[in-house]
Amino acid sequence: MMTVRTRFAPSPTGYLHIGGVRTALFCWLFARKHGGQFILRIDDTDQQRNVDEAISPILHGLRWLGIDWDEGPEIGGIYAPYYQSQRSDKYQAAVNKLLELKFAYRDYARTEEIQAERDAAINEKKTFTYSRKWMAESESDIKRFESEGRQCVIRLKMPRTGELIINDLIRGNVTFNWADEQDHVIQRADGSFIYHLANVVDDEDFKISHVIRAEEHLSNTPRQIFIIQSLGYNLPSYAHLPFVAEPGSKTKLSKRKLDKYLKNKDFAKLVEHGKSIANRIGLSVTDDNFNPVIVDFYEKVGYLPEAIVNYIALVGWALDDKTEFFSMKDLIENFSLEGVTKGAASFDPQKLFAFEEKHFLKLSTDEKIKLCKPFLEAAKIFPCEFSDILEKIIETAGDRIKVAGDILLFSDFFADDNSFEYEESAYNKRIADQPESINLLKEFYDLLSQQEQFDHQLLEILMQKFIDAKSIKIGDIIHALRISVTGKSSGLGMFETLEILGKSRVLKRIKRIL
RNA sequence: GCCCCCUUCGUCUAGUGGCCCAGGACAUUGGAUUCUCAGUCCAGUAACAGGGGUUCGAUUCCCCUAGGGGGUACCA
Repeated sequence: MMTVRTRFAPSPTGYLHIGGVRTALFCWLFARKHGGQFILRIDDTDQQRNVDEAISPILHGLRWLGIDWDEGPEIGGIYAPYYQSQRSDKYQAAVNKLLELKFAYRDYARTEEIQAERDAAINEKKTFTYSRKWMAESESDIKRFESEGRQCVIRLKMPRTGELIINDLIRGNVTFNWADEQDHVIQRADGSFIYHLANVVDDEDFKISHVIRAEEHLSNTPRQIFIIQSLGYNLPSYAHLPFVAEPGSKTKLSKRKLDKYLKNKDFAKLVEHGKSIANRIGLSVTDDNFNPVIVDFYEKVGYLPEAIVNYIALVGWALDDKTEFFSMKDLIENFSLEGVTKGAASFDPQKLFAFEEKHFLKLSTDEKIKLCKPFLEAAKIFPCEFSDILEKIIETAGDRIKVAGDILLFSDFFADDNSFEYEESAYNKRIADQPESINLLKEFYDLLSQQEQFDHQLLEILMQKFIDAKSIKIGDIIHALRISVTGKSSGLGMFETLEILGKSRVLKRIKRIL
C-alpha cells in the first residue's frame, strides 16, 4: 500500500491563521491516522527578506498545538530543501521540459495586449481564450518578437477540447472543460516561478499522496493537473476543505477584518476577556498582535491547545450525531475525510470558549498550577509571601478558572492586607451607604477573633449562629464582609475565602474598615 | 461577464428514500438551587432556501431559480 504523505505549505506571513491551523490539522490527522508522514514546506517564492523571522511564529504555533512535522524546516528530511526559494533549479528543469514537450511556450504578448483580448471576451460574455498571437515556438519567432523589444513569460499550452473530471475526496466528481482554462503563466519575465508550477513540482518531489487544502484551490486544480500529466508525474488524491468563515457569515475568515468582527458581540467578548488578562500581565495589546483569528492570541491568554484543536476540528468535520469532546488521540483515531463537510463553516467564539471550559475543568490541580503560575509571575504577583495558598485557591475556584490567565481574577488573595484596593461602587453600596453594616462587622469581627480553627465549615456555622442570634438575614452582613475582606463584590465562597486567607489576614483586613 | 463549489435550528452539525411532524452541541428563554460570582439540575423556543419533477413515499435522487462563496493575475 502507498504511504500516506500530506503537506501543509504556509507562506512566511509572520502569523498562524486559525483557518490555516484547521488545514494543517486535517492534513496532520490524516497522515497520523494512516501511519504516514506530515511534511511542512515553506512557500516563499516571493523572496521575502526575513523568512526565518516570518515563519518562526508559524512553527511555534503548530508545535504549541501539538502538530509536529516529519520533514520540513528546522528538521530537514530526505527531500530537502523544503523552502521553495531554494528549489529554483528543480522548477527551471520542469519548465524546460514542458517547453521541450511543447506543453508550454514562450509568450511575448504585452500586458495590455492580453488585457485587450480579455476585455473583449468579457464584452461578448464569453470565456476568454488567448489567441496565442505572440506565442513563439520557433527561433525565428523569438528573434522577431525580441527585435520588437518584447519580453517573454512562459505559459502553459492548455488543451482546448475535452473535459477533466477531478475525483475530490470531499466533493466527489468535479467536471471542468479544458476550453475554459487559461494559458497560465508559470515563469515570470524576471525568471521567477509561479506558485502552481512550484507546488506541483514539490508535491511530486516530496511524494505527496494526498493534497488536502482549502477550497480556494479547487478552481486552480485543472492547471496543476495539466502540469502533472504533461510531466508524467503521479496524480495525488485531492481533498478540498471548506472555508473557516467569519462569525455569522460564509466569507473566509481574515486577519485584517478584526474591526468588523468586533461588532459581533461574542467575538468582542472573547477579545475583551483576553485583553483584561493581557493588561494584568503588562502585555502590549494592538489589533495586529492580539487577534483571535491568529493562534498566538490563545496562547498568550492561557487557553489550552487541546481545546483549540478540539474546537477547530469540529469546524467542518463531525464524527457522528453526538460526540464532540475529543482528545488529540481520539481525533487521530476517528478522523476521516468522509466526515468533512462541504459548506463553509463560520467561526463561533462562544463555542470555542465552551470547549476551553470543558477541557480546563478536566485538568488536575497540579496541571492547573503549572499553567496558572506563569501568569502570576508575569503579573509580578509571584513570588510572594503568600505563594503557598495557590493550590487551595485553584481547588476552590473550580470552574471559575476557564483559561489559565483567569487566575489573575484572584490576585486579591496575594495582595497586601493593608493596601489592597476596594471596588468603589461595591464599597459604597455595601459599606459606605450602610452604616449598620459596620456595626455588624464589628460584632462578627469579635467572634472571628475568638475562633480557633479557621475551617470554612466551622466558620459557616459561626455565621449561622450569629445571624440567628441577631435575627438578621445572611445577606445583611455577608456582602459587607466580602467587600471588607476581598475588596470585591464577587468571588469564591465567602467561608472558603476566609479559610484560605487565614485568621490573622482576615482580621487585619476587616480591621481596616472598622 | 465566464467557470467551479456550496445551501438542515442564531451557530457547528447528524441525517445517504420510509426509523425524521428532523437528533445532538453551543447560544438563548423559563424554572429550581444559592452569600456574590461561576456552576449544576429540569423544562422550553428554534431549521430541511424556493419552485418543479421522479416515487406509494422525499431532508435524502433529478432539473430550474435564488442566495452565498471561490477562481478567472507576470498573488499564494
